[in-house]
Amino acid sequence: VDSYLVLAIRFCNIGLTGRASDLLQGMVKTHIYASDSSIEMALNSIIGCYHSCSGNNPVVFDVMVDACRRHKMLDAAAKILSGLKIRGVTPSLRSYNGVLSDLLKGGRIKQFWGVHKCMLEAGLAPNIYTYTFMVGAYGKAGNINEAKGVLVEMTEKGCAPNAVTYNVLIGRLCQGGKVNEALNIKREMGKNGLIPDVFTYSTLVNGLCKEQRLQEAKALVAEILNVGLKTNCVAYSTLLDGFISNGEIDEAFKVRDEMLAQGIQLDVTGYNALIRGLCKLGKMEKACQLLNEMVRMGCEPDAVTYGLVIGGYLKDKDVNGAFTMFEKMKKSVMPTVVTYSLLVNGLCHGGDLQRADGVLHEMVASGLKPNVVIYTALITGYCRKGRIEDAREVFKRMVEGGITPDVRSYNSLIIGLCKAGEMDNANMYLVEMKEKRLTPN
RNA sequence: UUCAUAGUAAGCCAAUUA
Repeated sequence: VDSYLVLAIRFCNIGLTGRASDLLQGMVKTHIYASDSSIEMALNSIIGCYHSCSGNNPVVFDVMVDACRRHKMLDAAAKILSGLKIRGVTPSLRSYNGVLSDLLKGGRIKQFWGVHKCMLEAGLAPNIYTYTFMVGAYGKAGNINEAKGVLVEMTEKGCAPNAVTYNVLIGRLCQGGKVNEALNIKREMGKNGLIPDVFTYSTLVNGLCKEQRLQEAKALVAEILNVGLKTNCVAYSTLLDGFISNGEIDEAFKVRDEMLAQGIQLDVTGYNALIRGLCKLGKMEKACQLLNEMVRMGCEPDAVTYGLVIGGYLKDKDVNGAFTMFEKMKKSVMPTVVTYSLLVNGLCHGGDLQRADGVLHEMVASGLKPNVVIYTALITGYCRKGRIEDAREVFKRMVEGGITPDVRSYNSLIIGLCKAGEMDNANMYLVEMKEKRLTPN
């Protein structure tokens, strides 16, 4: 560890931060674990080496934090920040913000506030990024009033919110079903001299669509042009998807025509939304035509595109169609866990558990790790066939593989056990899930 | 070296009465 650090510190001293970054990423990967002791050791080393080699570029501390982030070791990053604070070293505000961003994205709100507190204690003043993250953190936890309070607080501190800050608030409101309030916030933006941008509009269009308020959503998409903003394919495909979700496929295609008329090409997500609509209606030839069209137009299908078509075939119980598409997919796109779980689930529904298991093996062989969804699909499949022992076996394998069963996994197994008359075992799992603090539904 | 906002695919489906 010392050798890595000495080199990294010297690289930073002479401005070669890129080299330092490569080194520390390697070091974090091989020598830092979640354990407190390995982190304490690294902290003591970095401070010691910094002094002993006359470190003069504190950027090396940022680089260290960044290295943890790149390896998704957020616990380590947080511990390093607090460990450095105790030792009187303060990484940059950006460094703190980066960790806050990752924690927020991961939904780790409690840790988010821990790092935030640490940052204040280190004497760093929040900037507009920090405040925007705070809005997001409160909003994600459903604390809308606190989120709004952040806007007031930052204004008082002389850091006026910008459109992004407002957009985050609007997004959280929409997510909590408070679309009307979100629309009010958009008006408030205007009063505060901020112009709603395409992000503001798309967020609101999405919120309205999710509430099935499609006419209002459509009007808002039109408003983008009316107020003189440059519209884009996100705004249109959000609306397009809204109509698809609502079963109005003709309206969806009208949105596509409108966007083409505006000179905006469909992107992958737009095509995917249309393909989803066609698959939903079982119009598989049309879906395939659209897939071919997108290739012709130079828009590369992705794993989602193929997943939609595969799912469409499976819904029609056309297993051969699904696998033909799967083979075609593999020529250009890497299947994901979702692709495999579509197949496993489809095969389970058709009762072909042997093949389902084979698909799971293929997935593992390709280097993907099974997740809770795919295991649960398999458990359900075995239960439906009355093969309860096999279902329990899969459940066990999942736990041993380090995957935590969720409420749905327990439901599958418990329902299977109940149907097989094994009430004692069903009860045992019910007790177990409560012990694991999962709330039965 | 490092910081923020928008759109698309996967798993459980029980209980009452008839």
